[in-house]
Amino acid sequence: MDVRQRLARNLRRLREAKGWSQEKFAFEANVHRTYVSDIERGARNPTITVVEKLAAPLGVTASDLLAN
Amino acid sequence: MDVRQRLARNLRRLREAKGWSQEKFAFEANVHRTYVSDIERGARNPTITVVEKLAAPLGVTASDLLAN
DNA sequence: GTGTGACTCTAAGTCCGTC
DNA sequence: CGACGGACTTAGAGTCACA
Repeated sequence: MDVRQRLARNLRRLREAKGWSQEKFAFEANVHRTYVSDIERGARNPTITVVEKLAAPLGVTASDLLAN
Repeated sequence: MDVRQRLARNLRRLREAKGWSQEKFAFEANVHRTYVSDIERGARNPTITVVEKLAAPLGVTASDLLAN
């Protein structure tokens, strides 16, 4: 499986585990609302610094988000 | 420590463990020689697909390269 | 063999909406 | 609440000559 798909699935799983909407999560991660939507659909190819921004509010590492 | 620095150090460590020059490694990973140089100095902010390209010839995952 | 500045071109990333 | 489109600005992708 592709990295983008792995990130997409991990992100959605962890976000939902927190009970957060995409909007709420986007706010917590300091990224745009639509960007979260795009990433969870595997439609984007984010930079590693963005992955780190996404990882922070979830309490995991950038490495964790790409894992599996 | 910053993700870019973690990638930089992991990449350099793993590449040298293979006994490869940046040039040799760049060829194996299908990226430009100078791009490898930039990443190992933490001077670039690559996308996750690039990280995956770098991981392949080292026999590790994209997640591994960002780890630690 | 590696570092660095500069360059072009494409995509990252933001923001406006609507369905 | 989330998918998706269009438009926009900035930064990454990819390359080169030269140190």
